[in-house]
Amino acid sequence: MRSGGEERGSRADQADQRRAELLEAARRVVLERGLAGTRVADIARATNVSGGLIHYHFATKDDLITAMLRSTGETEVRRLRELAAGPGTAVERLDRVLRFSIPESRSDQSWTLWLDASAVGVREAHVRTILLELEGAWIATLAEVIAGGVAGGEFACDDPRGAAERIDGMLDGLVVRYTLHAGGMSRARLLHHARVAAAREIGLDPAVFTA
Amino acid sequence: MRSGGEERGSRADQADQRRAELLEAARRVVLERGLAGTRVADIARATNVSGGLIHYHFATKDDLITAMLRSTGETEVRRLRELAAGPGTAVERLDRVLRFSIPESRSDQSWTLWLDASAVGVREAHVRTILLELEGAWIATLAEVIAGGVAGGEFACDDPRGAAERIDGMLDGLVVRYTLHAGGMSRARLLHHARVAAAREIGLDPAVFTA
DNA sequence: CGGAGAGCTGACTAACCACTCAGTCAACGC
DNA sequence: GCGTTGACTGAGTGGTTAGTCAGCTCTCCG
Repeated sequence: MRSGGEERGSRADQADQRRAELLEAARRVVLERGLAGTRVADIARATNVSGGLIHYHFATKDDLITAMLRSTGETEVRRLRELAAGPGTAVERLDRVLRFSIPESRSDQSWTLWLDASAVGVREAHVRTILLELEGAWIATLAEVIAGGVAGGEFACDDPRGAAERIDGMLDGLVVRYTLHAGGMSRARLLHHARVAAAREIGLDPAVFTA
Repeated sequence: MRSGGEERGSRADQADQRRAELLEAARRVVLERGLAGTRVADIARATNVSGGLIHYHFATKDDLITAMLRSTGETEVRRLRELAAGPGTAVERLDRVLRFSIPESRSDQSWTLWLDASAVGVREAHVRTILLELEGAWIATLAEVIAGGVAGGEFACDDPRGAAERIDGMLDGLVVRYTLHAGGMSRARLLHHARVAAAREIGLDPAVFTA
C-alpha cells in the first residue's frame, strides 16, 4: 500500500498533508451522503486509511467536521474576495460576485453542505460561528462592491449595507430552492432574479448586467 | 394512569386523537432537540406513553416525522391563506403576509423545523415534496396578493410571480440568518428589509407599510 | 547501526436506538 | 356476561457506530 501513490514530503509535512487529505475526503463524503448520513468509517474508506487513523489526527468526529467546514468556508471566502477585488467596472465586479454566489450548474450540490451546517448550527455554537463568519464576509464583500460603485458614480444606493443584506438573503433563499427542487427553477431564472434584485438596489436597469 | 387526564371519545376517535397528540409532541420535541437529536423515546416520554405505542400508530420513525411535517405545513398554509384573503387594502394584506412570514420574536424558533427539513429534503424525496408544496403555496399566495394589488390599481408590477419568488427567497434567507445569529439582526430590521424589498417590487415607497 | 517516536492498523468495546413482541386491560357488540 | 378486538405496555434484540488500544513499520537522528 501507498507505493504508487502521491509523493509525501518529510515526516514533519506528512501529518499536515494527511490532515488536509482527510478534510477534503470529509467534504466529498458529506456532500454525497449528507452530514447525518456520514460515518467516520466512510471518510476512512474514501481516503483508503483505517478508521483508527481518523481519530489519530482528529480527537472526535465533531472536530473533523468542524475543521472541514471552517476550511471550506475560508476557501470560498478567499475566492469571493479575489473576484470582488478583480478588474473591471463596478457592474462587472458585482455580476462576478452574483454569479459566484449561485451554483454553477444543476449538478453543483456544494450548497447542500451549508444547508446541513445551518441545521446543525442552530444547536452548536462553534458551527454557528463558522456560518456567521461566512455570511458576514459575503455581506461585507457585497456591501464593499456596492459602496465602490456608489463612490465611482456608477451606482445610486443610500444603504449599501442594507442592500447587501437583502441581496445576500435572497441569494441564500433562492439557491436553497434551486438546489432542492429540480424542476422548480432554472439556473437562468435564478441568475435573472439575482440581477433584477441587485439592479433595483443600485438604481440601474437589469439589462446593464447582460450588456 | 389516564384518569384525571383529558376526555377521550369513542374508540373510533381515540386513535385519531392519539395520532394528533403524537404529531404535536413530535413537533415540540423536534423543535427543541432538532431532527437529528430526536429519539422516538423522547416523543414517547413527552406524550407520557410507552415507546411501543409510537410504533403501534406509526410504522417507522420516518412515517411519524413526515406526517408531522406535513400536518405542520398544512396548518401554516391554511393560516397564510386566511391572512391573505382577509379584509383591507392590498398593502395591508401584503403586510400581513410579510409579518406572518417572519418569526414573532427572538424566542420563536419554529423556523428551525424547516431548516432541519430542508437539509433532510436534499436526500429524501417525500420530505422534498412537502417543502415544495409549502414554498409553492407561499409564492402563489404572495403572487396573488400582488396581482390583486395591480388589478386594483394600488401596485405597479409587471411580473407578480417573479416578484413573489424574489420576496419569498429573501424572506427565507433572512429568516435563517435571524434565527441563527442572535446578535446579527433585529426583528425590526428583518421586517424593514422585507418591506423595502416588497415596496421596490410593487413600485411604492416603503413608508406605505408603516403609515 | 540502533533506538525512539511518529504514523498507522484493525480488531475490539461500550453505548445507543429503532423496532419487535408477548401479554395486559378495557371498551364494545352480541 | 362473554368473547373479540383495539389500545397500550415494557422488556427485549439486533444492528450500527464513535472511539480505544496494543502493537506494527518506517523514518529520522545520534
